[in-house]
Amino acid sequence: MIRMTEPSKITGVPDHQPAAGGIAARARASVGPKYLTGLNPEQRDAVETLDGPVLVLAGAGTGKTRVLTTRIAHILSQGRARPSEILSVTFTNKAAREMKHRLGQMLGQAVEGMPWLGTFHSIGGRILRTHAELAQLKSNFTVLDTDDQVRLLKQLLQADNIDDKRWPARMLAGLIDGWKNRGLTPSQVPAGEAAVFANGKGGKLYASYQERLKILNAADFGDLLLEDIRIFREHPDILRQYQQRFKYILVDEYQDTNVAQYLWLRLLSQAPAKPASPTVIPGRLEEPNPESGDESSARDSGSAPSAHPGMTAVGPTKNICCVGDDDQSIYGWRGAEVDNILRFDHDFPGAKVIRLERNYRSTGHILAAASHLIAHNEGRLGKTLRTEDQDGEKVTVTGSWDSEEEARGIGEEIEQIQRQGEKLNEIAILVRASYQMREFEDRFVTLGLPYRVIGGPRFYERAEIRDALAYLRVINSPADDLAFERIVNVPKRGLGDATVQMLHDHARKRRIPLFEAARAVVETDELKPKARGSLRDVVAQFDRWRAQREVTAHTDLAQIVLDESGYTEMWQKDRSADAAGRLENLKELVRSMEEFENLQGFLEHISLVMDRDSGADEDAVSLMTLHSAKGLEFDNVFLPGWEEGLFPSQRTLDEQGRAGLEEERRLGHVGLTRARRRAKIYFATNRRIHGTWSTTIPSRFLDELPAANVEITESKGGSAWGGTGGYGASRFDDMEAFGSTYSTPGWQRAQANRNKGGSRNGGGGRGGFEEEASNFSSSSSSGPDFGSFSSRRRGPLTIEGELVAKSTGTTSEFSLSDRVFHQKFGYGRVTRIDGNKLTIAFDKAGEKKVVDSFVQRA
DNA sequence: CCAACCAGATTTTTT
DNA sequence: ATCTGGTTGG
Repeated sequence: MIRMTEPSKITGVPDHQPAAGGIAARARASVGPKYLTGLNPEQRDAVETLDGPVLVLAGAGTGKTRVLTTRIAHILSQGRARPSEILSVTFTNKAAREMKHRLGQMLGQAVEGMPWLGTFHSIGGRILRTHAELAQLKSNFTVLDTDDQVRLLKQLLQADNIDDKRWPARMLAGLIDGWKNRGLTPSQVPAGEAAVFANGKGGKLYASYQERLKILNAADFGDLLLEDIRIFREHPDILRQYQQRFKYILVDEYQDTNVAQYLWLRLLSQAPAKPASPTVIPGRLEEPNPESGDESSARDSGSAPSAHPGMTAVGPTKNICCVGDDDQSIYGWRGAEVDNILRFDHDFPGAKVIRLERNYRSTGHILAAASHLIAHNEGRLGKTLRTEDQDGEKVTVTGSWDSEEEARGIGEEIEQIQRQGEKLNEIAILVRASYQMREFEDRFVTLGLPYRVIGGPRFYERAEIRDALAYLRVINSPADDLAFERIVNVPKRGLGDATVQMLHDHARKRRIPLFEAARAVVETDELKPKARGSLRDVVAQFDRWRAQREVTAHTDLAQIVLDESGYTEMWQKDRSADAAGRLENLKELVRSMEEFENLQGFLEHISLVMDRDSGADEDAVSLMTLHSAKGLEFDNVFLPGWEEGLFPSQRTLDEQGRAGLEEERRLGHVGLTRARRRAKIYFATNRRIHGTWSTTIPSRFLDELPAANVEITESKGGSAWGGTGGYGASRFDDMEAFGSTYSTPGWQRAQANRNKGGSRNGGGGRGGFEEEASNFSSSSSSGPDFGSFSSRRRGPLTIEGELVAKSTGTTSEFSLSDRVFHQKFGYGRVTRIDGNKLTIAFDKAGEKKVVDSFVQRA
């Protein structure tokens, strides 16, 4: 879904009158405004402390969003600020949408009047568009995504004769991103760092990349904030304007902010500057401190408010309220600085810190387990979550022989939970790495258990969407070389690399965009007749579309472009399994354009605002990574793969050492605290990674769970985890390490199993091992299945909710050798029927067992 | 210009 | 093991 709020649409609350004034007035007689009732004392404090900087440390499930939205309501109802004077930033569109929604519920239509509620990037982008000329851009600049960014860099590397094998463009993109995340413009990048790429050319490449962006009238995501920062620093008058406008600033998920976001916020919030000595921030940045510039300019503008006599004399606002949880900081690897939150009261002197520690989500055992785990971290502000809920069920820890048994066991437990009448929507499987998902998907497909994958490629990252957008971009801005290059030969028109290269040469020589180069080249005979003809058609088509733009609605125009270009046809002719999904996506794209005024408006916002809607509301198990689970909650949470190397991830440990370990631990904490009533942890002794089986040992995090709140259970996957096979080697069964307080029946049973051997076959350890080993080999014989299964993971076809079984139990309506179509596997032929379970030989995906409601007759 | 083959990588994700 | 992207051969 695409949503945006036009600033012009401010309605509902008249600006001159406090919002919800009626409520406030009505309630004043009694205990206070109605919206404050039901808040606990800390929450209420967080809402009512309006003056000065406030840091709300909101543990998981403590009502963070409620505090944020209520605080906004409070500010409005107290008449402290108008809706347009509140800056409220989130990280994701989803979070922004959620806040708008909840505000809407509290205040009626007033949300429409919150023009500055949005993501860092959308707001940063808005500000940048307003002052685009100060960044050598036009206000209609294009926002490049990662893909465009990399392609552009690749061109720069080629132009510089740099071997992009040895120095991949992706790597440079990562470096530049990292610099931008830290608020560094090309000239501010420390020389040592700039030199690491391509024998010292890194810094120069960053600079020429920025130059190219200006020529293309484009900005990347990082620029949306970085250019703002630069403008703020170089033009104190503009900064002051915003500082005066924003009477209140609210920040969600503060623990995820990076340095650039921090600087941006600091400039806007006009915190008093600290002395710019090299030691201001111990252990922060070793390099020349990028903040020093900010601090002086912040101080300058702050100390000279009278410089603009025309402006109302409003003091600098320091009313910034950041909400976050250091224990949920899991994005360090992409530039988030936990330090930002850890140092808050240092950066914003006089800050009031409020801790929300009452958890309204999880039962006692779950909360205790999560708290105990996170307590092993050192670098934290420290909170103690408490609940008034019952203890509930203990967190379970279950070992399995291998990852397949793990999936099987979880599948069975889910079916059991389902039989107890619980909703699949209340069940989630949270994995560390996405490759773990495949096993569960495979299992669920076999079981006919509806599931949905959350996360994965975003809607606007899909090839067909990006292609369609590229067409529109070229129409909108003939100078958009990247877009032109992307679609000049899509669908295939016989305009290959040679032609494009030629156009590039031409364009460079004359300093004109590729499109204009094409127009010129068509008039010459430099191209072979075939290519020349094609290219002439392309140019003519775009000219025609541009003319039509004046008289045609933008949605119709998009449809026309897709049809006339042959793009729709290209996918219609494509017989692959995901072609239908792609066409569906294209329709959705056109549909989504309706929400925008015109093509320009659509393109300006699309890259920032477009995300996948949460899909159908069909009852289904959710499958996602721990990262994408942040902010969500479920009654039942399954946490597979708690093994050393996988979780905590070896790579994180290698690259980031202790800090990495702590971040992984926070990830575990996030996982556990997603659960309302049941949290179930699993580990397997054997796991296949990159095709090879390897033996793993249980995660150290298991040892860090509090014995009193955890129960060790046996795998329900049909086989025991006991036996000397893998379990005997694990540190998890080391009583010393695990603590001696274990006395649960489960633990004792596990103990007994360990000594006796496998519980199911009752034989000696060795016997148990062999039994399992044969089990293992039979499962590995399904290897080919597996492999082909993944071939569809790529596809865009996963329209959520589509994989929902409609009925079960009836005899199949299919017959042998029926030609069928499956959303994930494509076309195939039925080779066996077993009740409602079909065995199908898929053309591409190989043979699979599938429940009949998942397929349709082809 | 296209298909078929081969080497390299392969956590996590937002905008 | 598998997916990607690039190179090679037709």
